[in-house]
Amino acid sequence: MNGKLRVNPEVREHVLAAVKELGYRPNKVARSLRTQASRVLALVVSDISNPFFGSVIRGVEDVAGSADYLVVLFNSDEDVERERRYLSIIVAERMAGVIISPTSERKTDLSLLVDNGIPIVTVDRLAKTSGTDTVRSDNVEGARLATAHLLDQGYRRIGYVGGPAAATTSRERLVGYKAALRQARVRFERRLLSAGDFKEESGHVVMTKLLEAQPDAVLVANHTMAIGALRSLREAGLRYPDDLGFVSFDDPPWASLTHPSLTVIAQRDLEIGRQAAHLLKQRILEPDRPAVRAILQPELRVRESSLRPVP
Amino acid sequence: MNGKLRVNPEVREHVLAAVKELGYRPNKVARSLRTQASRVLALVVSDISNPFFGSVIRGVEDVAGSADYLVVLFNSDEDVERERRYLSIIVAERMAGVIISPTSERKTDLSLLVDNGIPIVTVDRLAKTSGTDTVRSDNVEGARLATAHLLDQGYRRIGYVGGPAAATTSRERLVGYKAALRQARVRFERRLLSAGDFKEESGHVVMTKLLEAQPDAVLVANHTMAIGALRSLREAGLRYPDDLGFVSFDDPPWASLTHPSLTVIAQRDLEIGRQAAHLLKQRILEPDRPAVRAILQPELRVRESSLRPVP
DNA sequence: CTGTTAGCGCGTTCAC
DNA sequence: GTGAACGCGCTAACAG
Repeated sequence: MNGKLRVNPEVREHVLAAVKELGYRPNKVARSLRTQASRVLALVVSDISNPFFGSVIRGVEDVAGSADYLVVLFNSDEDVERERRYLSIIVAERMAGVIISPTSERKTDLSLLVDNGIPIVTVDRLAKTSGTDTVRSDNVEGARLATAHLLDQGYRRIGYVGGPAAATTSRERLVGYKAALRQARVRFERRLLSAGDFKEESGHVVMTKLLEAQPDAVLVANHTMAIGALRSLREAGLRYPDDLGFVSFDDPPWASLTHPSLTVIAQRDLEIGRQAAHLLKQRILEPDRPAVRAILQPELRVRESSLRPVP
Repeated sequence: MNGKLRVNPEVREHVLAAVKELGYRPNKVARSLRTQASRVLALVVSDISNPFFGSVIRGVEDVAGSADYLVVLFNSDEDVERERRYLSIIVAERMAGVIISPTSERKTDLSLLVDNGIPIVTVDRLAKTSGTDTVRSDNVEGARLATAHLLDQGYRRIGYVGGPAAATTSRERLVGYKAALRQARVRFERRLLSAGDFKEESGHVVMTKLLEAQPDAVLVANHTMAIGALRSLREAGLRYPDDLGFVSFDDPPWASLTHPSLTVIAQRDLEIGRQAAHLLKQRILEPDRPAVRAILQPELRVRESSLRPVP
C-alpha cells in the first residue's frame, strides 16, 4: 500500500480493491507512534491578525503542503505564557518541526524543543537559543530607509512607536531609526520615543501619549499598532501628511487604497515563509547542518501619507 | 499522575519528583492511540486573510483553550480539493471534532467525518449534510439592511458583487438584496448582478466588469472582494460616495479609519466562533443531542462611503 | 516474494 | 493499594 515493497500485481490489485470496499483509512496516530516520526509541522506566530503573518503562513503552507507536510497553526498573541503552553503541546504531540516568531528573545524558552530533538526555524525575530535557522528582514535597514525618507521630506521631529523591547524586531528598528537621524545630523530626542506591545490597543494608547511631544511625523513598527495609531490621529483631528507624516511597517492590501494612501516598509513576507519552510525541511533531513541565517531586504513604498506639502 | 486514582501520598510525591528529575513528558500520540480519543479540534476556514475569520478563530480559541482543547487551523482557501485533503487528514489523525466553513454546499463532502463519528459544527455557511450544528449570521437580513439603506439614500442602480453560488452565504445575501429592491418597488436588473469567488482578485475583476452597467452604488458580499473592488474603483477614478455608494460585508478595524470611512454590515464574528466551540464541546459529550442552528443578527454600521451627497 | 511477529508508550484490567 | 500483562494500529524485521 505504501508503494515501497515490490508486490505481486494481482495481490496489489486485490488489496486496493479491499481498501476501497471497506473504506479503510490508515491511522496516522498509530503510524506516528510506531515510526517515532510525524508529517506535522507547527507554525507559531505572534499575531494572526497581522497581514504580515498572514502572508508568512501562506508561504509556509505553500512549500510544506507540496512536500506532504501538514501545517498546524498556533497564535501566541505576543503572550509568553500561551507560547510556552503551545511549545509543550508540540513536544507532547511529537511534531516533526517548528517554525516560530518568538514572543521574547530572552523569555521564550526553546530548550524544551532542543532537548527533544525537534528542529526549529525562527522567523521575523531571533531567540536566544543559538544555532537555529532564521529567516527575517533587515530591520535596521528598513527603519533607516523609512526615517531617511521622512527626513528627506523635511520632517524634523520624527516619533517612533516601537514594540516590546523583548522582541528583536523592536530593537533593530530602533537602531535603524537612530542611524538615520545621526546620518542627517538631527538631534535624537528621547521624548519622541515610545514602546507598545505590537497590538492595536497599545498603538492607540502610545500614539496618543506621543502626540504630547508634538512630533511632525511618526514611524510605527508594525501594522497592528499602526491601526491603533491612525485611530488616535483621527480622534485628535490630525490629518496626514498635512499635520503629521506617517510611515509604518507591513503592507496590507488596503494601504494603497485609502485616501491618503499609506507609505510603508514592505517586507518580503511570502518569501520569508517559503524560505523558513525550506530550511525546516532540510534541517529535518540533516539535523547537523550548520545554521543558516537568511536576511531579506525590505522595501520602502512611498505613497501619500509621507509626502510633506510644501509650505 | 493523572490525578485519578487514589495513591499513597508519599508515593505520589516520589513519582512527581522523578517526573521533574527526568523531564518526563507524556506522549500524547500514544495516549490518543490507546484511548481512541484526542483533545485536538480542527478549525477549517475558507479564507484566513479575511478578518471576519480572524475573529471567528479567536472566538473558537477562547472557549476551546479554556476547555483544554488544542485548536489546529486549516485554510481551505475556497478550494474544494484542498478542503477535501484536510478532511482526510482530520480523519487520519482521529481529531476530536471539526468546525468548518464549507467551501461549497454541494461539493463539500462531510460524510467522511460523519462515517467516522467525528462531530461537526459548520460556521458561516451550511453544508448539505443535514443534522450538523450550525452558527451563522442572518445573511438575508444583513443584505436587506444594506440595500434598504442605499435605497434610502436615494441610490437606485445598486449593483451586487456576490460570491460563488456554491456558498450559502452568497445566495442568502442575494435574496436579501432582492427583497429590499422589491420592498422599495425598484426594478431588479440582471446586469447589476455579478459573482466572484470571495477572493480579492475576483473582487477586482468583477467590479471592473460591473462598472459597465453603470451602477450608482454597490453592495459587496465579503471583505476580501471589497478590497479588490475598491482597487477597481480607484483605477476607474471613481470616488465614493460621490460617484458611487459603497457598502460591504465584514468590519475590519481599518474600515472606520479611512477617508471616506466604509459603511459595512458587521457580523458578530467573535460570538460566532465562541458559540461554535461551545456547540462542538457539547456535541462531543452528547453525540445524539438534536442539532442546533444558531443565527446571529448582523448590524448595519453607517459611515461615509454610503452617504449620498444631496445634489 | 510472502506471512508472521514484536513493540512504539500509553491506559486499563485483572490478579495479588 | 499495587504491580504485571494486554492491546490500541501500525511498521520493520524476520523467517519461511
